[in-house]
Amino acid sequence: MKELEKFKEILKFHRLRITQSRLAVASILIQNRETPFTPEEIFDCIQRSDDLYCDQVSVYRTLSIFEDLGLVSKFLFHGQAARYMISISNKNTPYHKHYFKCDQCHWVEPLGDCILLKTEKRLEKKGYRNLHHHIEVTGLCPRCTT
Amino acid sequence: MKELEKFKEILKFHRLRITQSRLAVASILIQNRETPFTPEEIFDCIQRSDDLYCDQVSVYRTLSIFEDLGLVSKFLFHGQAARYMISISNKNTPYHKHYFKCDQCHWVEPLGDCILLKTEKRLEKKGYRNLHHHIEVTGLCPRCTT
DNA sequence: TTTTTTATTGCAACTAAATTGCAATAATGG
DNA sequence: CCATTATTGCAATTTAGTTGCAATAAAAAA
Repeated sequence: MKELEKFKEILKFHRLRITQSRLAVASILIQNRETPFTPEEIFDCIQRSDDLYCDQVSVYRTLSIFEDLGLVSKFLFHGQAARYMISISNKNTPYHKHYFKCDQCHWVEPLGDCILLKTEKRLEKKGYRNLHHHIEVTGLCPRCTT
Repeated sequence: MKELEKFKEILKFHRLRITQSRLAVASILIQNRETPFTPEEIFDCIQRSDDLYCDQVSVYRTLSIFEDLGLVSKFLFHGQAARYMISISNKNTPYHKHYFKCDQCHWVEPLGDCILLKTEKRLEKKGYRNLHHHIEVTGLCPRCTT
């Protein structure tokens, strides 16, 4: 499993330890690269699994570290718990930054290249720095439309 | 004050009562149309004011109603409380949908026309419905860059 | 203007999401 | 294999927001 190696490599590079908890969270995220999961959902997956273990608090702490390392992206969907998704690509499924998310079936669809790149370039020219952004498009997908 | 009349008019139209609480929240939002405020900040402003009064819970309930009526927009800034901002224009300051927000000084800058319109049109053609979106750009503004 | 109706409020209690402090534990370098 | 120290697990806490319900006040009716 090439992606788990990537997680290990980056942890090592930053002199962070490769622990049960971190491997557990990483493998759940890798197994579900199409759907953004809440910390609780990740925790539930780990509990249901026989060979993974991680405390709920450590799920939060691990996700926060993975986010700092750029390994996962954090999504804020209106009034819900934050959701996390792996942000490194494998050859079959390239990494997308923005998604549409169906309110009903939770289906997630990549929105293609980032539409904000031009806007950010413009701001950087004006002296803005450390730019981050988050785009959220929600609604009903064709299958859920009555 | 023309904008407060707009609030009253729309409340009346929906057969909602014009109350102290709603007028208080509305006037704070009108006085601060350039900065998105959290419910708590709005509550603090009201408490500091001599002639306004509203319970903290009613601030939440009022903001939720105003959002349903399209009078305010809700912003989710990474890991913080939600922020609300008036979403009706007056002649001097036209209404913008998306903003840059400085992490340090909380300065807010409109980002011009919505860059997502094209994307949403494309999705609607494919059968997606009830589309909503939220864009958040954060960083350091030129004045806060060392 | 007064009375009646009922939407709205204020309070307290509650829930959900996430964070923190700290002693116990386990991963890594030597 | 041991020593060091990052990380964990647990309980307690914080923060943001919600809910139930009796009291209140806005608006309609008389």
